[in-house]
Amino acid sequence: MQVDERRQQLLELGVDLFASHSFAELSMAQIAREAGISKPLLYHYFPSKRDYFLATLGEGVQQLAQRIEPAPGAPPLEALSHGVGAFLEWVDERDLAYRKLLASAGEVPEVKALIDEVRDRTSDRIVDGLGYADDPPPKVRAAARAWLWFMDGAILDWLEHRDLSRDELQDFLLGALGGALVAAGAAEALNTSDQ
Amino acid sequence: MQVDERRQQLLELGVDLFASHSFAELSMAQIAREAGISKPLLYHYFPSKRDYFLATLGEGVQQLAQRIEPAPGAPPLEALSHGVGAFLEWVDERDLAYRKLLASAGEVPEVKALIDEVRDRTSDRIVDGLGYADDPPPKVRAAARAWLWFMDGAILDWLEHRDLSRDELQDFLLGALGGALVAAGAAEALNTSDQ
DNA sequence: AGCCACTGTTGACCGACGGTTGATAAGACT
DNA sequence: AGTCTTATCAACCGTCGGTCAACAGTGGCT
Repeated sequence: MQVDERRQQLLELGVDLFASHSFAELSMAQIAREAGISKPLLYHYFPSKRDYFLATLGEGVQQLAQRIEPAPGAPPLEALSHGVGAFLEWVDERDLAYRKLLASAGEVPEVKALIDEVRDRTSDRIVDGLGYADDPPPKVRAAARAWLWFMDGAILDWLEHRDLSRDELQDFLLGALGGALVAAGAAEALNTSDQ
Repeated sequence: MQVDERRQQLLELGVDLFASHSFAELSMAQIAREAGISKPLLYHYFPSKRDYFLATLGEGVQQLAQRIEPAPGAPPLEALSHGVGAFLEWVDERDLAYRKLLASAGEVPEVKALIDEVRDRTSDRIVDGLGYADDPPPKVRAAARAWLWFMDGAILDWLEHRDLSRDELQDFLLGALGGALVAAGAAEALNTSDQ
């Protein structure tokens, strides 16, 4: 079998397997058996188990990072709203993959790094959008940062119950951010930066 | 050496080791070497690595559960405020241990179960305190649930920067909960249940 | 004294894991 | 025909969590 073909087959198999089993639950020997090949051949295509796992995530995650990127020059609130919307859309489509992603953050350092990076970039963007170029007040920084956790919590709750529409959830999330910023004493910045 | 003595020594060693190394980073052989005993003897005192790990957590975690328990009959807002305060105090004392605990949730199912249980109980208590006996509106349930995530995020940010006093953080957290509940449309319940 | 039962202790082992090595067979190019 | 590349694998390595069979010391019983 040709390289690209084989690699593609292994990736698709991995997407399936990791969608229903956690990282630790699957051994490379099992995966190879499932693919009908030997373990060294699997290692011939992917240098390590983590690399293989990340490759199976890779496509979807890259797509996510791209989708939540705001249009350049968009006003802050609009950019944020767009990002949240795109994020919810992505999660809505992938559900199980999203939960697996969050769960695997503890066992695969690269996943944790990836999530941390997205959180960092997004919270920086929020703080910047409020007009604090650098050195935001500690509470504002904490509010932006913690709200991203809030979002993950709310999304997990949503996936579990599915009793809100996506639009309702989006409005609720943005409202909660507003509430957190008010609690952080950034109400003025909110008003002046909204358009 | 006597049983209780040896067991106690191993527990104390475990508390130290797991405070600075994650669950996966430590092998039972290493731990035994550190304790100056053989691996089978370690297994003589603890039936498995997870049991050993949980035993080292046990003390601290039990203490936490006890501390955040509100006084029976206390008004909801006061009970919550007390719980948050006690929680922050506990985290403040343990810092690194708290972070290791959150990180180990991904690798040790029991830890995840433990955290989930605390979150469930606390969010239920919040919802009850607002006067929704059962069947709260989805947004209110989501707000309570997600706010607990918010709290973990804010605490991690706090531990990283340490540029807020514990009281400021506590007020900020409670304020953010209020903001989230407003965003959830529970403003009325807030006013009527506050005393 | 001799014996037994118990208990704290361990060297040596097991199966499974992630990962590597050395060799084989089949094309493709010269 | 001969050489080089490449897809492929049996057999191996070190380490892991966990187990087994046996040893040595101690206290009570006869």
